[in-house]
Amino acid sequence: MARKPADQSVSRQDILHAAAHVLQRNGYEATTMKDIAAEVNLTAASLYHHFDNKDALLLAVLEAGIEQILGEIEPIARSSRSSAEKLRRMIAAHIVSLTENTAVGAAMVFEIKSLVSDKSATGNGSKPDAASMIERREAFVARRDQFEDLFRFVVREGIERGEFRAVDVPIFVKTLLGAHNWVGVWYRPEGRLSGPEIADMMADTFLRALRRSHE
Amino acid sequence: MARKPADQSVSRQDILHAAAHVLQRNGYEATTMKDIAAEVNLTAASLYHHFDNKDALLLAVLEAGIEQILGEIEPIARSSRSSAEKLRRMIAAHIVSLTENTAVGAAMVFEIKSLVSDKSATGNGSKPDAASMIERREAFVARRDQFEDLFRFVVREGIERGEFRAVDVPIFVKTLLGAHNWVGVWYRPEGRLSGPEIADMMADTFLRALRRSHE
DNA sequence: AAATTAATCTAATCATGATTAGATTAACAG
DNA sequence: CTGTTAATCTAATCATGATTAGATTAATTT
Repeated sequence: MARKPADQSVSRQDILHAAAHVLQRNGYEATTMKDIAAEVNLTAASLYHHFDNKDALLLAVLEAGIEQILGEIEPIARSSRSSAEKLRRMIAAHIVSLTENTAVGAAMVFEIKSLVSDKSATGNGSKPDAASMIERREAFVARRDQFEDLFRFVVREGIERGEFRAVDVPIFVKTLLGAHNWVGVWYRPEGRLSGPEIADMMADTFLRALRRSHE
Repeated sequence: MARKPADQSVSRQDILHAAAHVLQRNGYEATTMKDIAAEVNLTAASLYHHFDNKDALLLAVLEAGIEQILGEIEPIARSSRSSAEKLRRMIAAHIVSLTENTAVGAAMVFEIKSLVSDKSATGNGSKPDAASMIERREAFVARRDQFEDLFRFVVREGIERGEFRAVDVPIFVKTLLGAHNWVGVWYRPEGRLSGPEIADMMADTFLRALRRSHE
């Protein structure tokens, strides 16, 4: 314990935020330690004082992102409202998060591929934390799955309750989340519509798609 | 002109297909010339006999992808069917392309960012074809926009004709395309559903979302 | 004020991946 | 056959970006 964040001295959080921005802007592979460092006025080398390596840093961003959204979505999914109301709120929460928590959201989605794939493939007995890093990745993927499950749960529940028409739940949810994720790609704060407005429209679209035929 | 594709000798097309696969699997930045070369049993150096450089090669993949899909979608959009029928067919064509033409489709979507962004930014007076490469990128982006426009056109037309309820067209189309693009990420040939089946379901979802209130 | 630790920096070092240079081999033209 | 060009290869070369090593500076503690 030393030094007080008087004015200088970058915090772990500052770095995570910076990294999230760069990540959303450039994507996983194209994000360099230097880019991140620049956003907080540090040199790339200095980042290693805060994080073990690039993967650990970027994974931390994704973890923060997932946790943040799960924290918003889960309570809604478990609440006692109608399935329709829950779904509408979950959609709104996700989209608004995606547009506000810029970093977090966008990063979360598109970079999973880079993370999950190869690396430390077959014979890797080198680095000490290699194992923990693998565990963290798996944990992240698991959380990501949980997130998707919450939507599946609510849609399925709505069908069982007779609130929604019968749809192929997995596909419907993929459709829904694909649309959401894409928002992170095209959304611009200066754009014509605000996050909540976009969220409303998208919720309308999907809730109408779930309406029982008659009406 | 020399040598006949007796059995050996890789064609430009072979390379494009290979590149498309790798591209879809790893993403733009993570795709290496070596990866691509390996898929066609060549060395990375050999690829330069067929393409000027990595960007030119990958851009060629994206170009082929856009042209292929535009070629399918455009005739449908211009046909004289009902807007609903046109939209249904366009959705199906896009999704099936995305699942079959693997490479093409998936690549097309997620890698635009990597292509459009930075590079050859400010002062670049070096390479001879630097200019043409920039033009090609812009042309690609323009084609990508045309693609989106076709969907906007049909949705707008359907609203004007009274076939669809009034929706915010740009947002609705982003929603639609986001859902489509995402298919390229999760679809697996060995999966539970075929491309056409998925396409049907997604078309249902979006066409229902466009239904006029009463019915 | 001295010792200790945090937070940074600059200057290497390393690894990877793109691109180039210089053969080599084989099908083709004449 | 003999010269020419296509298609490849192997062995550099270069550039970039991650990571490490060795100071340096500034709070913190005692």
